[in-house]
Amino acid sequence: MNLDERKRKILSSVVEDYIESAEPVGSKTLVEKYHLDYSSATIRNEMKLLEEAGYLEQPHVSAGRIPSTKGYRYYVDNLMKERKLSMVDINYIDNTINGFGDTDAIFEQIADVVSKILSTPTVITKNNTDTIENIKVVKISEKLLLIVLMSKNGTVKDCIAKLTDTVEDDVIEKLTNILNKDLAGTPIKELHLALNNVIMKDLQAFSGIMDDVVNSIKYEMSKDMKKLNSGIENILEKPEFSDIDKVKNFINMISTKEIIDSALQKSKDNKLSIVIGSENKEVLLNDYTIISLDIEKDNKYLGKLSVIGPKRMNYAKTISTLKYINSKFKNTLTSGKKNNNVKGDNSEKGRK
Amino acid sequence: MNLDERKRKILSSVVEDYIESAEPVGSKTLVEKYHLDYSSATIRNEMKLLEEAGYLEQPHVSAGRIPSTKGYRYYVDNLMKERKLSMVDINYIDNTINGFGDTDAIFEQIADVVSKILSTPTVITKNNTDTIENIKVVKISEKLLLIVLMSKNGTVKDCIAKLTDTVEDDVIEKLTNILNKDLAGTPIKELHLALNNVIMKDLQAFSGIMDDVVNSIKYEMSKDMKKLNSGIENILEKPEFSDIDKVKNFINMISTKEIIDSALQKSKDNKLSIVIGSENKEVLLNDYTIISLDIEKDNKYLGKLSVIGPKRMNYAKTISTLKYINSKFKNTLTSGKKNNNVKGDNSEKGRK
DNA sequence: TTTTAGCACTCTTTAACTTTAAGTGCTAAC
DNA sequence: GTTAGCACTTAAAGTTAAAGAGTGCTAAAA
Repeated sequence: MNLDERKRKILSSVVEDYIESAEPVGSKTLVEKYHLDYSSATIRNEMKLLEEAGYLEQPHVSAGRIPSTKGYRYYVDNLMKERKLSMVDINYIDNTINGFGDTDAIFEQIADVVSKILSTPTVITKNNTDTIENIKVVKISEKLLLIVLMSKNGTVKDCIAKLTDTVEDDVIEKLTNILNKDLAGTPIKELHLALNNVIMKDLQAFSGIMDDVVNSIKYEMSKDMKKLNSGIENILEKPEFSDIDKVKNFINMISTKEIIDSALQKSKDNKLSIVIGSENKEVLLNDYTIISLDIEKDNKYLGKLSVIGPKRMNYAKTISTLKYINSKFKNTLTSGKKNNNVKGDNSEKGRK
Repeated sequence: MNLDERKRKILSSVVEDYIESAEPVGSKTLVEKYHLDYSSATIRNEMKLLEEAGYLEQPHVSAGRIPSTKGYRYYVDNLMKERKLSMVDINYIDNTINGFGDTDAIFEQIADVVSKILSTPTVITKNNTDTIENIKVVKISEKLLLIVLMSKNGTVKDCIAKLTDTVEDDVIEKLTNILNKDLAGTPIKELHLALNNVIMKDLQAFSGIMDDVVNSIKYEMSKDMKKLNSGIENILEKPEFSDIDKVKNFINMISTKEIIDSALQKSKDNKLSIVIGSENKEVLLNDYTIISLDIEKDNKYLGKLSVIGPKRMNYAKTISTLKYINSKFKNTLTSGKKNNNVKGDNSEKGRK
């Protein structure tokens, strides 16, 4: 079905009003609020047609209409106007994402910022093909070593190893060399296994300190896999989560790594992907929309930044936020400079 | 009022039943469930006296009784039996708190473990008199420096500084020396100011890299102040939070640093402090109980581990958990060894 | 003197019913 | 093609009634 101008206008108004109000939209509301130059009866007839064509739904017979998945999809693809981010939001982003820290730290900052601006949970998934590039071992006191692992994509992980014995400088140097020789190029997801091999092969001589060093590294890397989302508390404000059971279900769902992974995998081809409601094969996600953006640097895929929320989300704002973040992120990472007037002590100033 | 044996038994049963069920406890329940060898009428008379004496409360006339703050207090001080932690919990703690990482990392592990075992939010406050002991600067690549700050109490913070220019090894050595000379002994809470002074005084010569280094440090330290609690999602399961507004209020409350600080400050004298309901001067906390434990190492006060939840919390289990953690923590920190059969790769195994 | 059976009383919870309000779909007229 | 008008449906809000839980008191029993 081809939608004529009037139908498009009506659909667009229904979507936008519903995104704003969370209430089914009636014909009278449309006429008054959106200045459609027809009577409510005409609008009703049009809405009926839109419903029959699958763009709108009616929770019950005496309620207004809400957009269907198909309706949202049409809106996103054809009706939605590109939206500029407000200066407030731009300033907030600029002041908060300051470029300090490694790739992971910046990923985390981004997730926090996005979840605050959009009041919605945000998930970051990292590309799991990243590899170890370089390892440094620093002696920071008699029995404490700091082990620094740098990845190809610019992630720096470090961990403290508490030694049971003291250790000489030349031992540390040897250890560093061996670790680098054996581990450089290892995919991070295989590090665990690789570490075991290193022990077997080359590090028998260091048995006194190896357990401490290797276990510390393993632990640090395992910790990393866990914290991948932020902003859960924001959904409490949304009317669709006024029921505590829905909140629990939602939290459980996005804490289940498999569900999130399944949702994010299939959208690898295009940089910005939008999966609305029942477009998602995972049934548990059928009431939600996931918008995600591939993050790249020098044409290398670093990971995916995803926003997950109810279908009734602010698509225009979400998309413009992600796009702005993306441009900024590229800049932050590739230049190696912090990009603007960051003074270093205004990181607390943004919104709360 | 002196409570005779029967009253003590009744009070104790009311408290324990209410902690378990979250429902007001009636006389019949007590007789049947706790095998009191009296009729329900006798129990009713006793409960009336207990209410008049202020140990029990009645939500409304046709409901059972719930403990008052005074009732909980009497229970905690006189009736509660010391409880052994279950083997499941002990194993979980042992496998999760593995001694890897610095003091902060262990603090964080502890907060996570406690909040999981007790299903309640946990707050860690750190002693803010900790001072900088030693600073190392490590060059990890052409334009990347890793700055490591060690505190007197064993906290290790590090941050990446991205430089705008390359830097020579001898410059790094000089920089390290100056930083150590000027900053060693500085209280962490004054670090921000101290860093400004250092720039003014000794580091004019390094102006090319100083902004990067100093700002990175400042940012890292500011980040540290934020994340002090975990386990908020656990309260969703508790019946007192079936109303979403209560959840919101609670989250707001414990996110407000001032409230938590005010609650924790006044209990500095004894190592285990229990503040029940209206004993807390902060009105917003009058429906909650805070149990906290001072954490020490070598007689040095490191910080406070606090559990915050509804008055109706499992006091016995909370206390035994904190005590066990405390003993384990001491062990973990002072020995410099990981304490038991940690294999390093079982950190994911505990409960989810 | 202490304990207990019995019962009237209070208050909450639940269910059933009624009313109100919102918004539709259809018809017939414009 | 558009619109006024109206009967109709349904959810939400309000009302009333009944059921259930637990008490406090009285008077009798131990």
